[in-house]
Amino acid sequence: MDRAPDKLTRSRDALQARIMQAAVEVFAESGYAGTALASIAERAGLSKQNLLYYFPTKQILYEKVLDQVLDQWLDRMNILADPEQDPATLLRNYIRAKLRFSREQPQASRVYAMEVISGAPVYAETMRNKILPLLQKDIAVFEAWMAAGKIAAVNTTHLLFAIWAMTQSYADFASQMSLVLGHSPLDENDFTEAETMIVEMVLSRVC
Amino acid sequence: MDRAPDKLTRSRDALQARIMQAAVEVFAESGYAGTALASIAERAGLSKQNLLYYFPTKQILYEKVLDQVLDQWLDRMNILADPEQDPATLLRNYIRAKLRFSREQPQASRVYAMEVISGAPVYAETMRNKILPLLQKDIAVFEAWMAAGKIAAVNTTHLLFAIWAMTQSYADFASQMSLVLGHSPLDENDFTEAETMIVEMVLSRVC
DNA sequence: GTCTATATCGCGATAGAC
DNA sequence: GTCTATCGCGATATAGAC
Repeated sequence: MDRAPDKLTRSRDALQARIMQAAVEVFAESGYAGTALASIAERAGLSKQNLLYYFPTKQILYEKVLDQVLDQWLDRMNILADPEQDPATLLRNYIRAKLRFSREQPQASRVYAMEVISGAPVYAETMRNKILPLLQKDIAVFEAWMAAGKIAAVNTTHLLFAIWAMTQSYADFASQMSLVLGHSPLDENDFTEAETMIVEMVLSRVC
Repeated sequence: MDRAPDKLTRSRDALQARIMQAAVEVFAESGYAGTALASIAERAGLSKQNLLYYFPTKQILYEKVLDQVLDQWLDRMNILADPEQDPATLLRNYIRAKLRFSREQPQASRVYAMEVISGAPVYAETMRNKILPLLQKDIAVFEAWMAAGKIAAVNTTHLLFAIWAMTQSYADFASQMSLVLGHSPLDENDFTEAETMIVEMVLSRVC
């Protein structure tokens, strides 16, 4: 029975993953304080007390959710570093990747957005240590392009702010966009239109 | 003593205004569920029970806050309608007004953003009735410009989405921006840079 | 690891004196 | 209109049997 431990480990991991997934969904809808552990437990299919066996406090669960959100994001957004590609291609890929994240993981984006809007009471330290260097790296890439004359002169920091804002809003403000567009949820065509618009705006300014 | 009623009315109104102001601040920080009436009461300088005398339930207070936020926004954003001005000037004014709102009323913007991110559980009806027509009117202005050949061909809906996203983010994501910029709060210069960047991007695309 | 039971607390809201 | 007192509920978290 040497498979038994593996199976146990796997099912334990699977249960934790199910809890995390449920937690992302509920936190995205109701925020940290507005979320009841019972809602998460119900969605994950176990009791509230049992949930507290795997995650001893609500805040620890919340921090782990934020960590997972950040990891998923980092996995996808290491785009600008490829020195082989020209800026226009890299910018297009960057915008596309961020829009894909907004489409495929809207709850992740919303949990993070709520934390930031609240002033990052829980996550400020991690933002400073893990997110800030990443953003500065992206800005540095823009600066290098500018110095090499590959793109027009721009305020690189605010250019990056603009790109985040436009792409992220397709997750965070999806409910308002659905209202305007007349259908819910946003579909593939909406994201294609979004990508076209954003890429055109950015490239028409910097190239 | 015919001034007495006026004075009373005025101080009652003043107290209600103080409560509303405190409520905007706390709701912006903690969201609806995360806000304790006691926090609002303390910030407004009265007891929780007395607050409930002026606003009988938490939800009613929250809805009045959202209404006030919306009214403040509507007051400032009726910009695009002037048929005398050319599109470039109107777009610049529109972006400037929305950025000014993000700068002067960041809490208002954040309360609204949190409500939208949560899927607008409380405010969906009002959004449909009061905000949607306004947005459609702005989009219609873009469409008219396009039809008249005054601006380049664009997806007007997503253009408006982009402008909201970029301008609104200077309120909602201010804590993240402060981290990158290395100072808090955002200052006049940051907003000047933002305006320049956003206006250039939009105009380089459509004009 | 999962269950029943429960401790403990903070919150929204109400009652009633003044 | 403001105060003291308190109800009732739902929440996080813990204890202990199995």
